[in-house]
Amino acid sequence: MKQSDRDRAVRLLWEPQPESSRGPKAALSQSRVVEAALKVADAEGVEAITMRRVAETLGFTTMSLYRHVPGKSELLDLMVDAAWGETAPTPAGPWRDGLEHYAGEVWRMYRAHPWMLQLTTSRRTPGPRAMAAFDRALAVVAELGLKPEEMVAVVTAVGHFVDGVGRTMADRVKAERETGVSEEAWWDGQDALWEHFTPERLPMMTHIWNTGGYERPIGEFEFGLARVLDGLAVFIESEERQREAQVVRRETCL
Amino acid sequence: MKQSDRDRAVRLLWEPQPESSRGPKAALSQSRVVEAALKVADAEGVEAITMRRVAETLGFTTMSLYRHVPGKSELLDLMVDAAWGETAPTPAGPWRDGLEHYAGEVWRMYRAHPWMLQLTTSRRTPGPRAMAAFDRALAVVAELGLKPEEMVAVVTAVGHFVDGVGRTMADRVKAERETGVSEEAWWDGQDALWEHFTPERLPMMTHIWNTGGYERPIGEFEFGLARVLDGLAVFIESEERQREAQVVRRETCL
DNA sequence: AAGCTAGGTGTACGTTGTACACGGTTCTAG
DNA sequence: CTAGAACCGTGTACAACGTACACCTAGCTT
Repeated sequence: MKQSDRDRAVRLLWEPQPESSRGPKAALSQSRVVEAALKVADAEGVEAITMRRVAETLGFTTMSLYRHVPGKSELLDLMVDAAWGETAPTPAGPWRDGLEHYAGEVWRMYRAHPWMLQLTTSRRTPGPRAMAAFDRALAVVAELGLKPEEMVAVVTAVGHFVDGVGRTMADRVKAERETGVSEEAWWDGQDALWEHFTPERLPMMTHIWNTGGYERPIGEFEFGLARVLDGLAVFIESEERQREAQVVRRETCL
Repeated sequence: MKQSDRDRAVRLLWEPQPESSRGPKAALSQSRVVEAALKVADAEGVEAITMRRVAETLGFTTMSLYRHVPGKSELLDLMVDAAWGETAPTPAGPWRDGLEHYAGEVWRMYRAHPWMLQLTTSRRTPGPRAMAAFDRALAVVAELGLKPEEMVAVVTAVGHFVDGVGRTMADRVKAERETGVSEEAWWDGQDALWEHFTPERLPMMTHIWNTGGYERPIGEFEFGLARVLDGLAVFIESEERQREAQVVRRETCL
């Protein structure tokens, strides 16, 4: 990626485009392209996001999209930021409620747009709406006397967990869409696989299976999030840290 | 995917192939193909795993690979299980040490093979080595009197966190490889982006930036893992659960 | 010795993102 | 009021991908 490409991507996301007045009136627009791409992605997954496919749903030719979007990569940038724009801003309040709300919103977003988790995120130009969401999550832990780098660490820890659960959820959704077979039905059909799940090879898994552990699965998101927040509480509310916090609060003049 | 394809994939992973004696001697072998593919993926990322590219590094034609591997999807299955085979088995001992060891091994694996995190995992046929690793992690929490489904939830919570951190790490590695620019240098070059990071728009982030929070980042893996384990400790060692555990232990006769 | 089996090769097809050239439309400068 | 610049949408073309298929040949089995 060249410097010029970067700057273009930044302008695309952060600056409202001036809407040129010359030339013929545009039958298409950037927002319509992004909207159409979102619809395609939600319904059919990442691999359905092809320039041809998006153009087709809009009733235009493939190349017409390039008049409104520099390329596919930038289209993805715009889609991602549009999705973040749908999340409700984290309200002020106790840190635990705030982080729970933040995690819940991200989780809701991932469930609505599982394709997001199949995209590479690094070096993707961050958009204003995604940044705003992150900023608001940081605000939730602002008053606890944490060091600046600790605030970042706390919020990203929650983010990483949600990303992790989200990814396995996204994979599941994708698989169900592609095969038309529910997760449960699929595993039921794996007879050839089950034969190899012997107590000698996988003692714990067979034991858990036999005692019905897989028949009452625990909500992965809720359970894991509660643990993560418990862990953060230990850190945030530790007496030692609370004492240090006095100093930090004075030094950083928050 | 058809049933026959599934069964074939299962046999491929779980049953040693019989090595036919008819026909010309094979100059190539499945393990050599997998090995070569791993080397390519480690060095150049997922998108470099093309049948042509792998064949080329072996000095054979593209189509020769299909004599040893049914297709690309199955090749990926084999690569993933090979990577899991490199992890050290979680030893017996206190649950916290065990889970920490498990997380550490998975983390090491992801760092050595970041391409794993770019692959869709669901409906990918699980291999014996991956399952063995998971089974051993379960064994670590076997003696705590947890309900079977709780054991699964505890281990997957750790797994989800590692997946989450791993993903952002993998993205970073991928970006650095592709652009030849380090993460730090890349952000430094984002002047066009920084201009938009104003205190009105992103109050917390600019504050953290100004107080040097981004200059001393906290190890995301270590910090987050410690919090997750703290949270699990709260759950595992809660008095209420300890009392129930007596009953569970009696019922399941573990 | 005959024949089946399996390994490696070469060609070919449909899909992908997008570069490039082209023609038509509409605002703006003179 | 008119020339021309700017911009929109289209069509063609190309390289890279996975892999189906037909082919020749080597070597074990009968």
